[in-house]
Amino acid sequence: MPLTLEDIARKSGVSRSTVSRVINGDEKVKPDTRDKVMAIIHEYNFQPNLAARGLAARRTNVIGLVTPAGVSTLFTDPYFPRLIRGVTSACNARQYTVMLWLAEPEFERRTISQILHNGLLDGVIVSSMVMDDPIVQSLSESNMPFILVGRHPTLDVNYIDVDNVQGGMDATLHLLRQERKRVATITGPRNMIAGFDRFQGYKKALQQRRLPVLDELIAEGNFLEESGYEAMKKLLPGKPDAVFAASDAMAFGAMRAVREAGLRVPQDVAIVGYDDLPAASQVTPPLTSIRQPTERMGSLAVDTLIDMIENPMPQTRHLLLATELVVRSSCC
Amino acid sequence: MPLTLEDIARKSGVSRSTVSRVINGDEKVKPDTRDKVMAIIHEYNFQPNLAARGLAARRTNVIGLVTPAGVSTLFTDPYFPRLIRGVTSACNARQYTVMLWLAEPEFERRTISQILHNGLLDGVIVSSMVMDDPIVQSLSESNMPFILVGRHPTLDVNYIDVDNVQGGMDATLHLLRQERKRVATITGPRNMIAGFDRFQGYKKALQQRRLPVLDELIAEGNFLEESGYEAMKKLLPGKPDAVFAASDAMAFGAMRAVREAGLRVPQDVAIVGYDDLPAASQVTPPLTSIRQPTERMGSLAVDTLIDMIENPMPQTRHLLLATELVVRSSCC
DNA sequence: TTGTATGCGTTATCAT
DNA sequence: ATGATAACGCATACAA
Repeated sequence: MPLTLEDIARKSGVSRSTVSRVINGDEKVKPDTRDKVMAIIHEYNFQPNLAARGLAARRTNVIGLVTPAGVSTLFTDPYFPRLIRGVTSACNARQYTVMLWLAEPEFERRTISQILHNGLLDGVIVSSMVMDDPIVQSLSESNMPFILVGRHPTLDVNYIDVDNVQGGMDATLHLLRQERKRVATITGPRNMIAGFDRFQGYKKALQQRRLPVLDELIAEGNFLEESGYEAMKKLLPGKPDAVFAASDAMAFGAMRAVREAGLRVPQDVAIVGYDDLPAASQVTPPLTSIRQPTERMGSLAVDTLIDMIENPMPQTRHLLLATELVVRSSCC
Repeated sequence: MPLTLEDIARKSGVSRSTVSRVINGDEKVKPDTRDKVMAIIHEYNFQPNLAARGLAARRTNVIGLVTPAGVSTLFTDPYFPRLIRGVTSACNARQYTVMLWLAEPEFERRTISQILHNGLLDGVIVSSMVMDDPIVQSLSESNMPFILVGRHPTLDVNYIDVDNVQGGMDATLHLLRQERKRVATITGPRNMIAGFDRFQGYKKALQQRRLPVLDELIAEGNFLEESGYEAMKKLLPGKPDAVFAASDAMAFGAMRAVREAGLRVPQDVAIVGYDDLPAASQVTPPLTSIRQPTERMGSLAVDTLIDMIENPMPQTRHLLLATELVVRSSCC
């Protein structure tokens, strides 16, 4: 049986409350007794029961990470593990732990209310990509502190995100700087905020160069390889000499289509992707891509959330992290 | 403020205890009152406070998923997300939730005892790959129900694993059936059970064919691409005409080295990998590989663990899941 | 600075 | 079949 505060109190000759104070870093406890108690705590490697703490103080040092089940497949690769790593690592450093909620559609109803009412969570990080995810609505109607990973287009809620607009713009501008005249794009789903924003970036880049945005140079994909292949086949009749694909997976598909058409990458069609998957540096030719600080985003989400939990303040927080263009031979 | 049992009791005109009984499916409660209470519960979408339940009943319906921080990078790709998907999905279906613990070395001490003593977990799934992970020792000295994902070579503990020996054997036999005479292997780290077992499978296949196990046809890698490349360069002087790489990432590295040496895949050197990464079907030539049921393994781990929690039984459980050889053109 | 007493929302034991 | 009541382990208001 695990020890309790009472046990520690008895062993160190003080009262339960004093031990509690020591553990919670209360100022007004005599250094002597503090040290004495600490010694015992370490000797027995005492860990307070979080359930009991949760009951008594409404504070468990647990945060929830909620993510729709689709995400991990959709962003084929390292997005999800990187985010988790960032989140858990920040939690480790701050004495918090993570509860994971993969929201599967069939358990949707149960999920949301469980998250809000189970009394085990101090706050929630939501990594949703769909624009109209109902969970966001529920959350903002509750008084549970929460932060979105991925900005929300309409509601004024706390979020952290990668600057997808800037990323899309950087990618497109890079192609334009290579003297490419007909720069096409393969977008992500327009109802996903990342797909939407990267497309905005593409348009901003063209506008900055006073170039027209041509329908024949725009095709929508779903971030996956196959959709990039199909989209590129639709674009080829428009004679693009470059294409910005909103994901690396789609960029790979596009490369495949370009070659099947007897064209060369990058001589005939230059390509820039997005995500900087491990595979990006290994395909031939290596893919120029936009790298996102996914892991750092996870850590910052935790830091921000904990800050919100510990010092509740009314103001809304919006963080946008810069991306980085990684130039490889597929574009020049 | 979330509702409590007391609130529900008042609204349905019964006592707190009766509501509790209804929620926990107690037999001896009159169907009438059961329905009445249920109606109220659903009407208000009541969720019991898990912290309180944990305190009172030592049962939280929460399980821990513990994994060393290194794993997600080491198994470059989809292993970790797939495992998590399997685990969370099974938990969803069984009214459990998942707490995630990425064990970072610098927090090791805290981690283990927190896991055991925080009073929030009914059981633990440990996904460790290193053979002598101290966490296993600690866990088996406690009385916390737990199951390993990845078998343990010495301790008699509960585990579930992929049949890595069979997988390695299938891969090697497949190459031998192609009339390859000098089948080499690039192993994983020998102190990781998966690396060890796949290597055993390689040796068993040779022995079954009465072929010698030659040192010059064996090189050790660390599962990553670069190490596959280096290992292959060491193997080439031995004139292998085939190689079984214990991971797809290493197989990609090996392909690179083979080509740099002016040889062709598969004509001069046939290759079989392990993991069946998404990239395996997209490289040229598409890579023959061993597919593991990672997600199912996660689900089964949960099912087994919950079974252990709910019907404590002394016997040790060992589950080994079959792998599948996916034949593509890199080998024939 | 420290101790005492109360309550957090459940489950479980004991009555009825 | 149901209700009252005592834990569960901790934090905290209040007393000292």
